[in-house]
Amino acid sequence: MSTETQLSSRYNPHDLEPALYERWEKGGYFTADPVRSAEPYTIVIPPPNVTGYLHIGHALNNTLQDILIRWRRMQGKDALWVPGTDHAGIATQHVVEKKLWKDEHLDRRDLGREKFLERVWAWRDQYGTRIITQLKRLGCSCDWSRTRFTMDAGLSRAVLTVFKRLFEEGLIYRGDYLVNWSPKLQTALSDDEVEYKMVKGHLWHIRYPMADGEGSIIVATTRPETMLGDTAVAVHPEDERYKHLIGRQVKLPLMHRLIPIIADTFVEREFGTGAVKVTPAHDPNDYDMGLRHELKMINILTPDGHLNDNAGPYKGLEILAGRKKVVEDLEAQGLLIKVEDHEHSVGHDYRSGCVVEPYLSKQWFVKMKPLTGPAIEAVRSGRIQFVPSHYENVYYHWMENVRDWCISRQLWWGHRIPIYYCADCGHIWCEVERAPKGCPRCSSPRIHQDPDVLDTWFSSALWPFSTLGWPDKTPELDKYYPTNTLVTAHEIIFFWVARMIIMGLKFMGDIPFSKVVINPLVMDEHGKKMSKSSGTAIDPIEVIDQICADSIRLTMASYPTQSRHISLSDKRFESMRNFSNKLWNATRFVLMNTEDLSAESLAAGPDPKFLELEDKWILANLNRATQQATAALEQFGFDAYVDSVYKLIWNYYCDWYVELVKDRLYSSDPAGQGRLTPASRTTAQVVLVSVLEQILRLLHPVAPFITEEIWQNLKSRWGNGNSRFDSDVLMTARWPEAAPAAEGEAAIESAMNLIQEAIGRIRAIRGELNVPPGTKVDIDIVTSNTVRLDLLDLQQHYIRNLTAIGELRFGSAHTLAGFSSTAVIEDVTIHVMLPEELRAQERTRLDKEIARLEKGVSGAEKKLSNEKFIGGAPADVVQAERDKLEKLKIELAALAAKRKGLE
RNA sequence: GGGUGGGUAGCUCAGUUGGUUAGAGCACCAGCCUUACAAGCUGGGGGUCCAGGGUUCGAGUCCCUGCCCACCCA
Repeated sequence: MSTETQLSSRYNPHDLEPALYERWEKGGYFTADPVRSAEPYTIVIPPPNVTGYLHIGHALNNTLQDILIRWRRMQGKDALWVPGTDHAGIATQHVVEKKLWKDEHLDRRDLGREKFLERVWAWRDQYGTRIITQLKRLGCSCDWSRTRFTMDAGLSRAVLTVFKRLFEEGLIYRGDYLVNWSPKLQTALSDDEVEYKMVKGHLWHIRYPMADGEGSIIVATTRPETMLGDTAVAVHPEDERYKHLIGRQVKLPLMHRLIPIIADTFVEREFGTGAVKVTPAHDPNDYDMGLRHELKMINILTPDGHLNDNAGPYKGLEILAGRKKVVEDLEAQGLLIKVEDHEHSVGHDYRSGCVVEPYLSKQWFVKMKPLTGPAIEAVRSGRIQFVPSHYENVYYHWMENVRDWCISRQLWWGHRIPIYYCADCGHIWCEVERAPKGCPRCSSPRIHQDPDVLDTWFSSALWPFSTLGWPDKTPELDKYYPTNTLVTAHEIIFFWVARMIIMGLKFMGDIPFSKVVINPLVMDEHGKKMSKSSGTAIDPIEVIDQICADSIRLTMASYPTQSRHISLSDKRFESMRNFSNKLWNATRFVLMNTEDLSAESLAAGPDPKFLELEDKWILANLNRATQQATAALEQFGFDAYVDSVYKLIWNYYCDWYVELVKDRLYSSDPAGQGRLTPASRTTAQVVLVSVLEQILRLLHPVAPFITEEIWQNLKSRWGNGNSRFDSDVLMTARWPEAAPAAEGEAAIESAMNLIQEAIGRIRAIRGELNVPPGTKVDIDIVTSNTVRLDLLDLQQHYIRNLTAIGELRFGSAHTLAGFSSTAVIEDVTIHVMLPEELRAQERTRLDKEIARLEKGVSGAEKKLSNEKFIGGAPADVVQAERDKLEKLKIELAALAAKRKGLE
């Protein structure tokens, strides 16, 4: 929009956005400077998965971060938003393996570890920047010069340094553990990678004969094949049915092994038969019972999900085939008592979708208990605050019930565990500097490194300090750590937020951030999870293409951020696009009507002598919106922030202010009177432009593109010699500070309210009685209140200009003759003179009004006749109720009298 | 099974320590191409605030019980 003659009547953002972004980026405005003395404000991005593409959750999360960063930057802070991606071990390896198979029909093992990793890096170099590019489309003002990747050299050094220290302190250990095993991916999964789904299955009742041949006990199970690994049967210690059997032995069918009947309170008496088989190596609850009762743990599975040697005759069968055979054999032996339908929850690998098997294997762990104390304290003491605060309970709950963290992943892509094993003396040690040549204990050259890599979250946990240069002491680390705010989704409070707090306290000796803002989950418009398969997923890039980046940002930010999830409807994008268009057109109006406004006049500001009521009113509202927007942002109330600026622009500036100044703008007669003088016109122009300029600043953090575009246009016209335009770009202009409410503001507000109310009543009468818009009507405004009479009389141009008026009279008595429709605002009565044939319609309209008022009167009277109310309620509440009743009574009397005259 | 959040207009949601006649956007109805904007303007209809109890002068708001929904954990 270089000159106003080229302005389109519709906002057309598509060419503007990339150009503006390039200008910001080239100008270096995103770059933080540790040398600057300005106070820092820092956010580290939740690193998106390097294989990922921008989804709607990212759009929300990053919009909120960008609002905070842009706002603080405008406040003069040295704002740093650290961007980057994580290497997403399983996801990335999976993607590259799939591609390798599709393109070359090769398995990763065909290539070997080194060659395969070269391929992954090549893939990452080619595709890993996609999501970064998409963040730029969204307008994110990250400091791209500090982009990090969890696998880059610096961050890898941080990972090894942390590993070594934890290992040396005995906080990393290797243990047998029942892990969630994905037979398909052949790796252990963290608890968080397991998705529980309700599955329709069966409950098999199986008879286990007593070892001494006297009777039997019946157990119920959902996974009969695991009986091959049973090492006990458990009953509740107080279960009268089984009490006498505790301590005796049963003969495990098919395997012919003797196993004990044990007592454990874990057993639910009501479930199944009240007796459960115990398979410690293949069920987490059984595992715990196994530990409690020192039971044998028999693994019956191979890593790829087949039955192994311990399954005897069933060896080699795949799990489900094994189940079928076991059930058949039990039935053949008459040991299968019954089969019931049963729905139960089954863990699935959230990536491959396969059923997760609890599986006993050697893994590396981080001991969590010793680390949680300071992390809990950091939140309890308030040094770290969650927003909304109720998420703190979620955090405590997890921290207090924390389990050790399995950090091994059976993958090639990731930080390889720096542990070595000696084949000769069995020594196990950690080495991070360089690959060792031999065993430090026995000097044997027969050593090998652990083949596994670390969980990706291990490196993400270090993100707030590793990205700033740790373990080196850098100026960045010194200035920007602890960071200020973390914005993320609640589902990763455990595996990311909590671990960052732990690691930050452990290795930096300080919290990683002081505020954790939890943004809601984005659901579809009916509150269900979005999914590609059901077609409910919204692609933010598509929205940007079709609508624009500002609108998607406005939409995301306008949802209530304190709720748990938001139901996103694409209608909202449209309404925000309309809003952008509204602002655009308001600008067109301003530019069209200020062509003769000089830079000097604007720089000088409005002349107080010529400020009209509407000027004072919009300035007061601008100030209030500034105060509200700032307060909202301080409390992370993004929706309240957007709402206050939205209302300022649309409902105050466009709906009223622009309409009210039109007469002044349009008057060009040098000999004009009153408000229609050249000086008044200039004043209106100055206010019009200055308010718009401040609106742009207020809106910039959420809608950076359109505001920058318009602001540049204002700057090019009026920038000379005006300190308001000192900054090269809006994004580094100063955030406005609200002034204390000016004296007389309440009077201005109430005068304007009366006028707006009067205009509204006249419009409503015309609308309800279907008076054609072009028809001019005579109006008689009557009141005995001289203050109001003077005000209305003096400011009658507002009413004249905003409604189609013939004759307009003011006085203490109704002087116009003929039929009229009547509205009452307290002691002011407005008569709208109309043709006689509308009499019936007016009666109906009045009846409705009277009924409304009567309801109010009786309500207020009831309250005021209650002595307990008079005595119990605060005096101001009682007075307000009296005032209300008074007002309603006056209005009601006036309308009732009028109604009577219409009979 | 445990935990957390929620149930307010047809839809999505606001509603500040309890205090005017419960609001907004979208949708709907009626009328307008009024020289910034039809992606607009003006007016209108629409709610037993999930149910039941309690506290209180006063409850959408606080407490209890129940029902329903969502998410997290097991």
